[in-house]
Amino acid sequence: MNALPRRQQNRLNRERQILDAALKVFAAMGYSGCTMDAVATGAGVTKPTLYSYFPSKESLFQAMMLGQRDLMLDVFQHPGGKGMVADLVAFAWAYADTVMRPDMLSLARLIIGEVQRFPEIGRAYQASGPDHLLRGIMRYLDSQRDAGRLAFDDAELAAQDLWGLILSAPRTQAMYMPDAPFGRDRLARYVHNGLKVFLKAYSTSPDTDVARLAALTPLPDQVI
Amino acid sequence: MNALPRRQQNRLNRERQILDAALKVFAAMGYSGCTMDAVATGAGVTKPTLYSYFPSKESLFQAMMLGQRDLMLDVFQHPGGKGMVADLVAFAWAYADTVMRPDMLSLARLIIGEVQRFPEIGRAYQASGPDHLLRGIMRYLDSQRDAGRLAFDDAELAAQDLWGLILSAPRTQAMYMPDAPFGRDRLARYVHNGLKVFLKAYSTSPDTDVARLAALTPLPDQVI
DNA sequence: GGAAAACTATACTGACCAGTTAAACTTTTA
DNA sequence: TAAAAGTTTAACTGGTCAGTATAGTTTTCC
Repeated sequence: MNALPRRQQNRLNRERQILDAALKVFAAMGYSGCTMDAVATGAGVTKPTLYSYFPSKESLFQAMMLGQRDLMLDVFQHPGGKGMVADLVAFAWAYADTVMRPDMLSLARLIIGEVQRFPEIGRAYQASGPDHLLRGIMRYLDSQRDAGRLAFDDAELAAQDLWGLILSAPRTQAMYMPDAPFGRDRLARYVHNGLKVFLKAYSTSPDTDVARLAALTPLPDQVI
Repeated sequence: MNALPRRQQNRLNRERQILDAALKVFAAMGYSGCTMDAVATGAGVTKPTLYSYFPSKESLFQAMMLGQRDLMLDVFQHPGGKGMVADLVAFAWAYADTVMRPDMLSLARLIIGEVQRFPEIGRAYQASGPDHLLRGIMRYLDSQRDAGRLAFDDAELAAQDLWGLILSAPRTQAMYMPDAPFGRDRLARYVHNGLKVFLKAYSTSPDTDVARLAALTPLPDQVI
């Protein structure tokens, strides 16, 4: 059943416990506001044990942050089948539901707040989060251009426009006002409008696509 | 010459000295990373004096942050005269040059990093910075709609789209990567594309307006 | 079963830092 | 010019926290 000997298995479990607790505490209190005692308590472990896993607060922070990058899920694996407009709506909501999650926002705030102290973490986040997702959008947009449904020169700019139109406003607002969370109903206004503007500017048959979009108004179920 | 007695005048000068130094030190080191000794030294003042102006670190931070809101300049006072496309280009650059300044980015990072601890500051920043600028854009867009040059239902969404198309991508990137600053040449790609998409989606005569935009490619001089 | 590894509990060190105190000195006011 | 207000210097308090040390307990391995 277990390929690894018990000792190593335990060690890995503990390590994940510690990293999970670290994420919670760091995200809630910020880097300087978070104490190693709090992390230890949160992980159900004592401080000497904690230090036997990570030699310093800084190394714990880095390990935790770098570990997070693998968790960024691949929301943009082509679902296909129901047509471009439906795909874009599904994409937009998968994206919005991920990015606007309170824990994701906290993590983003933490990174931004500490990026002067830990520049590598900012770069790693950018590469594994936003850039990674962007490439997913680009692939999809390229495929739609090849099929003659979209028109653009620069796929990167088109993908960034899509993201910016849908989420820039609500996300910026949420970053500055964590105590006024966005419901999906408020979000819908931005998602719908963003897609409309995107189709107007990029679709090869904007009128029919915008009409299709209008027919899809009801919100899809939240996946996450 | 001086309406105020010397004593009060001195006190005001000192206070501004202290607030200026506080801005620098807080922005560079973050809230917890900044020591009151550092602020005092930066302001050319001793710690007891500093405490005679502000009773605590927290109150200094709040005073500094709330003071910043008046500095957000009114980039959107209608210049007019050269036509809508030229106006929008001028607006976009005034906006971009302000928002992408390293000190503005540092300040924004500081606020985001501390917003869980000081929610009022996030709200105050949102109200005096972004919201204030947004209302300026909205007024201008409304005037252009009344003149028949733009078409939209919701001025707020249109204004947010304009902002998001122009600056969301470069600003997000700059927030996470402070050591790879944006030159105006790299910025130009986003500004130009953002305006193009905006005109395609919102102009009542998109083709001529996009052509006008293309004729304006050379960058305007930096104002700030 | 017994040795080695990992863990707990608890207490400690040393640095850092917000905020204070008190006595000497300088500027402003009247 | 004298007292009132404000400032400086320099040292100090008290709390917090990263990281360590010790001695004893449990878990894993062979």
